[in-house]
Amino acid sequence: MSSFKGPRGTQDILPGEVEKWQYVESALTDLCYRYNYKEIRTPVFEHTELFQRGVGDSTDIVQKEMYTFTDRGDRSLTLRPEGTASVVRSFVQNKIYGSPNQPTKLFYSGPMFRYERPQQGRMRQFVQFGVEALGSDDPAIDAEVIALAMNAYKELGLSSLKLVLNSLGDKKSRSRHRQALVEHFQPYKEELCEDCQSRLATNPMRVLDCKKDREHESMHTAPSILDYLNDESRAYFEAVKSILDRMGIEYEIDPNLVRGLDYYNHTAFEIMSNAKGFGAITTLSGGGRYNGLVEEVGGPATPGIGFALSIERLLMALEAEGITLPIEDKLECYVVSLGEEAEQEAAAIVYQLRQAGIQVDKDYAGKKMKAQFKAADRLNAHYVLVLGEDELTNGQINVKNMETGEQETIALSTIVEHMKRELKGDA
RNA sequence: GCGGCUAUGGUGAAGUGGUUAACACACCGGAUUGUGGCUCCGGCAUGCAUGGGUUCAAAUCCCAUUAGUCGCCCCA
Repeated sequence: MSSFKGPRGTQDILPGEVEKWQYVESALTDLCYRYNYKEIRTPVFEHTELFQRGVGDSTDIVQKEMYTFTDRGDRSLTLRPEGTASVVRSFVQNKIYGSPNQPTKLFYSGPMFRYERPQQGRMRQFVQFGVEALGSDDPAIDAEVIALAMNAYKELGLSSLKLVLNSLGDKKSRSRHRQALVEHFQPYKEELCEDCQSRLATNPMRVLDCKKDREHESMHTAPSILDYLNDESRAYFEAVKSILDRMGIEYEIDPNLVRGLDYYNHTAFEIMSNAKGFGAITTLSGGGRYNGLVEEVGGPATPGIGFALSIERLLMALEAEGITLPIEDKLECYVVSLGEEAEQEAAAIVYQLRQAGIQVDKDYAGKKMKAQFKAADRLNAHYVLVLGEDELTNGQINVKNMETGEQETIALSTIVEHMKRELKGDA
């Protein structure tokens, strides 16, 4: 009989670790409300077609990374590999575009699923936190989304960050550029590495940031997307940059920045960590504009922009920078009892204290008094209440402050009020 | 999906063919019949990821599988 292991690429987040998640998630939620984004919750699975149409049929995600299954009603469903498609679907289905408050500013957080070879910072089930702003093509909203993303990391204390920015232009600029790249590299095809040869057919822009062929002469003369932007796209990109400048947010332009999902156009960005120990994975989050996606999903022409970050990688980045989150692990009160009679009474006292809003625990392992104190110590208990046969007979209970070691005897009937008073000033 | 490395208790980690698998931390018990953080003593591996194989003999060698990790691919 062999025991079970969780499926490959999944992880359990245990007590001790989960507090970090809670802290980060709540910090991100607060931040979103500050930027006036509201939470939306969508299902973890959708019709497969939504992702094929939204994310793009030719992308790696759709081609080889989706958890797709047929349900008992013979529908093809897929565990969501990303969040934007679902949010856009919901935006259309619930006709949120008809709401008087536009643009629609939403955030979400939850597990995503991608069938990939697991690695540190790359799980098959991972948690993405993301933001979407639908219904505005004001460059200021692009800047807002980017600002929110940077703000999230800075707020948690990260400093080794790099914001990389690019414009992919509109669909026409993009396809003209693609065409130019293929024509440019075709004559050198045989001299490029194997990967690049296949990239030339699937995603020619990727050839530009190949590590092996970086020094090849054709790289220096390759056409840049920025030269293929039409006037409108160029002006838009300039406006986004100008707003970021005014905000004092530093960025780096990388004309080779490509995003792996088909729906992106115009503004594209990634935030990376420069911290040491990050190995191959340096991207903390990514996002961009996706004008046209809403139509693709069956809604009215609506521009949109968003980004998503991985909580796993955020936590990794915090660790890499040696940042410890202010998480306190404490117990307000622990009740020690001696003897059967006292233990029963202790159980009742614990219940009363809890009803009064006090955090309390007791022993359930039949431990000796010394061991109960040890447990209380380990749990970081501020107060220990001691109830033995003597106290029980006298209608009293001892209250010990574990930090000062001081102890006083209190009437059993007033213990709840006494503890409420004791703990009131506690930070 | 491809390639490299790894896999011993709750944790870290010795052992690299030969009878009972070091050591440390943690945990449990005792010294101390009702009071924690120190000290001392004692206890603590369904037997070395799983399944095969080689051998008189395997945690130690071989193969497969599974998992982790690193790189590629790609991405959050």
